Amino acid sequence: MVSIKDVAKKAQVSTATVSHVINETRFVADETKQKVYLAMKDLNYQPNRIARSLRSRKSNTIGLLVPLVAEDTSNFFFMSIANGIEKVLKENGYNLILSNSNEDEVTEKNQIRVFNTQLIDGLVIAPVNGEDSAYNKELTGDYPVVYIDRHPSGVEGDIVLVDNLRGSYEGVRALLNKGYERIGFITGTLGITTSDERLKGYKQALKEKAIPVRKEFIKEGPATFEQGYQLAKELHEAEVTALFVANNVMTMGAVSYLNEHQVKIPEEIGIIGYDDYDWMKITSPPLSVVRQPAFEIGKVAVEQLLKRINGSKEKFAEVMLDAELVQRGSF
Amino acid sequence: MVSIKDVAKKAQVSTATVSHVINETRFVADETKQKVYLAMKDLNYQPNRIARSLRSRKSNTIGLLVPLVAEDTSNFFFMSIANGIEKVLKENGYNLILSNSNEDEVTEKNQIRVFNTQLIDGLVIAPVNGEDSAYNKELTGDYPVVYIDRHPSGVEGDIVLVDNLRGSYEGVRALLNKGYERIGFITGTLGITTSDERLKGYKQALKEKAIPVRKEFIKEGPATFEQGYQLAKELHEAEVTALFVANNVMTMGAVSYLNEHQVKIPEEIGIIGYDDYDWMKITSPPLSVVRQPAFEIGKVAVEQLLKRINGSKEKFAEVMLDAELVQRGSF
DNA sequence: ATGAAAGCGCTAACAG
DNA sequence: CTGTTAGCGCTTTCAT
Repeated sequence: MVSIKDVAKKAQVSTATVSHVINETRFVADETKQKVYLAMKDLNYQPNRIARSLRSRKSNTIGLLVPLVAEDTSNFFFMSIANGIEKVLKENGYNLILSNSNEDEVTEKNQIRVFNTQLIDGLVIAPVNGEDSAYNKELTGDYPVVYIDRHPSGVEGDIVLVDNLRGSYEGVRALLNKGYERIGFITGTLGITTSDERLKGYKQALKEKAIPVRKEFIKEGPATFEQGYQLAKELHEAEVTALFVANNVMTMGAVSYLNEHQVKIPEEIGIIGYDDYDWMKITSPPLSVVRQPAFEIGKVAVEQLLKRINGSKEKFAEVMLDAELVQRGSF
Repeated sequence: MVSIKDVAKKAQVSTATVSHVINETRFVADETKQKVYLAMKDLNYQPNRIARSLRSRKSNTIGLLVPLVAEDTSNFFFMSIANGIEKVLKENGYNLILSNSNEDEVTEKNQIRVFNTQLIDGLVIAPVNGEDSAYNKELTGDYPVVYIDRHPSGVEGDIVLVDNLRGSYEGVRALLNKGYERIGFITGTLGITTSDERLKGYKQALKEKAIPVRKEFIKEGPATFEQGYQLAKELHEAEVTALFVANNVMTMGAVSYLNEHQVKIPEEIGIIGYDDYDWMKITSPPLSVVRQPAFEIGKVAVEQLLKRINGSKEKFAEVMLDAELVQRGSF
């Protein structure tokens, strides 16, 4: 391994000068610079980022902790976020350490501990769906943190969210405007902020039109394909005329049920799903959905994080991004 | 920041002893150990991995370089791979640095250079689809490398692939066995190994049944939704009775065309796509596909990589994983 | 305009 | 069974 010393020797300058040439951190005469560049090239010198990090206490690396579940379509959402993050990071010369909490609180805690020993300059975390995940305890404050997608109760910090309430509100309102009144609502387990807010949006839209919220039209269960299927069945049997499904996995389950039982969309039942993927275009009819700006979440989150890393002391920001209703032909 | 020195002082031992307690790297008397543990706890000591890496020349971190394209469904494939990698890595106390080449040779080269300064213990790379990406030049050999998914020509190294030839061969054969004979083939740009091999499989299956390969039934283009749509149109007009689509993005485009023009599947045209996602279940009829074991690729690749990191000197291995035909109702 | 040298926190060779 | 100490490769203060 060729080190800064070798370069210094070859260029007949001090290591300090080499370092300053590399980092452009103080004036170096042009002639000297050229000697250094030449030496670096000749020796094929690569600065050692580890040594740099140790000395400067800066790693130019940020961590991302997301809750992926094996083989789950919702991963796509977080991966788009990761994509947005990676892009901004690259533009700024940062690296990304990706880590997975498996939607499990214990794993999440462990991963945070790993990050604590890791010298990351900052962390973006999509918190696990849990009650009292004690972020304040584990996150030791050595690095700034930006939360995304979910708002764990009692946590203070920068946070980037999607306006879930508004998303489902707009969706349900669109159904209402088309004349649907018996609207079923399928959601993943309640008690987590995203689900709760989407339910609120549903209720609010109904209330505005003075349509009573009927408990039997609201179906909750674990966010799985099978549950989506099952709950769509129940709601269909309860003779709803439209369906709003508050997450992508259950959307697929619901559509699967409707297809299998040849319930005509939108003639017999209208439907709006959640999250927009290419394949929504190829169901028949193409599915209308509430689209979340995943890539944008990542982008905004990491921009905020970089601000903090660069010393911003502004008070915590909560950014709320808009969800968007994508109209296709399913209602 | 509390360092090993502080712990040593508090526990009244040397830093060497503390280090050895932490790493269990030489015998330490029980009593001494307890003192050290206590001190660590009291001070809330976290070993500094950067310092450790600098000294031991080992980072316990591996890099992953994948070619993601913004908003592209094929990302899902690589993300499943990343998932598999992350899982094995976590079990072994390793971290993952994720990096994206954007399917672009220049970016890829840059990212490799970043990795070269980074002290990673190993690299998993899904090479960009390119002609002469000079891996041998950039990859300086400081760390082991495992290639996945694609086999860049002229590259020697450990590599984990899916049997593309066999995948499409089995698919096309299944179509032939059902009696289809005018089978169209839609592929992304040829000249990259995955596409070429899948085409070979198609031809081989036809040959075996003594059905002439008709050039006008083979359609090639950039792997986009729109191209899939367009090429499906052309083949439909050429009156093929079945369609084999050799990647997931074009599969969606093709299905989209068929849906829009109300071409009945499988009555008017049979179809097999590539890659298996949940949403294949909710097209009507559910789509039959060739399934690639993405998670498995990641797992196998990183297992091989860890072997190398631990000093294996066996000759380069080429692992070929099986693709699997998933029968649903589309032919 | 440049150099000398200390030291980041840790590991490991050597010594006892 | 444990301690001393050199140094990994770099940045940065102090000096000139």
